[in-house]
Amino acid sequence: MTCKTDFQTDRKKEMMAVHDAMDVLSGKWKIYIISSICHYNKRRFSDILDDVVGISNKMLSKELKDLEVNKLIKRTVLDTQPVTVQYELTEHGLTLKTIVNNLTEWGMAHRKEVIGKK
Amino acid sequence: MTCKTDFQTDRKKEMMAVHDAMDVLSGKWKIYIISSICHYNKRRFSDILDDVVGISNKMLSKELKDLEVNKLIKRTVLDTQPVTVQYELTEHGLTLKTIVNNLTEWGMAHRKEVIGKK
DNA sequence: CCGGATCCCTTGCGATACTG
DNA sequence: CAGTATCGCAAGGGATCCGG
Repeated sequence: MTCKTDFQTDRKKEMMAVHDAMDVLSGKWKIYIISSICHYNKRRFSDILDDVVGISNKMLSKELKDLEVNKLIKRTVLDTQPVTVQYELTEHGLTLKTIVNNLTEWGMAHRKEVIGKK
Repeated sequence: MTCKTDFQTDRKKEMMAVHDAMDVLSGKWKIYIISSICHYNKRRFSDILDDVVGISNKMLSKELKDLEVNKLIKRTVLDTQPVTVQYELTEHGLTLKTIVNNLTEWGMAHRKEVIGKK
């Protein structure tokens, strides 16, 4: 196996990894939902609906399911009347905190650097 | 001004920052393009076209323009025959390296944690 | 309260062909 | 080589209503 092949194999793996990450975070709402839950630790459906300004219940429902499938959040049905549902980040989901923080910082820098000067 | 108001103002700013960041990175191709240029330091249009498997020249052209408007890359027309164009990250664009690296790492962890077990 | 089902519209993106 | 122009589709997402 040549050096070049190794090199390109590595790049391919990197690309796949980035793709996996973006897959989880893409869409119009995912990050805001994560951010909301992350910030409050535990959060109910209707509360997230309030936090994430503009999202519809349909989308929230769908995105939450996505995140659950990816084992980033845990869904707990509370036995109240009427039913309430709590969402919280899993241990794996908590690792996203770094990413979100980085994005936040970078976004602020970017605003200073570029957007502010428009 | 109450404590609660400050608190929510801060969250709003955070949300805006994340949004700014995602705005730059969103879309099907941006990250791969950045990754390609970043990796090779300087890269020509047709080379990026090869790196980013599956992208069409139309999309590449459009995304590059986006990135240029956001001052993340610098476009240089070389006086050759026929014309070639080189792209490279600006200083500001280079700050994305951290983000991309984090995403890559996280993606690999995520694959181990979740995708691999599907 | 939670969230699924339906309808509809907008946007992103692909394919292809064309120009300097 | 480095783009631009046009067409068209399919996915993403909004509004609303319904059911457990």
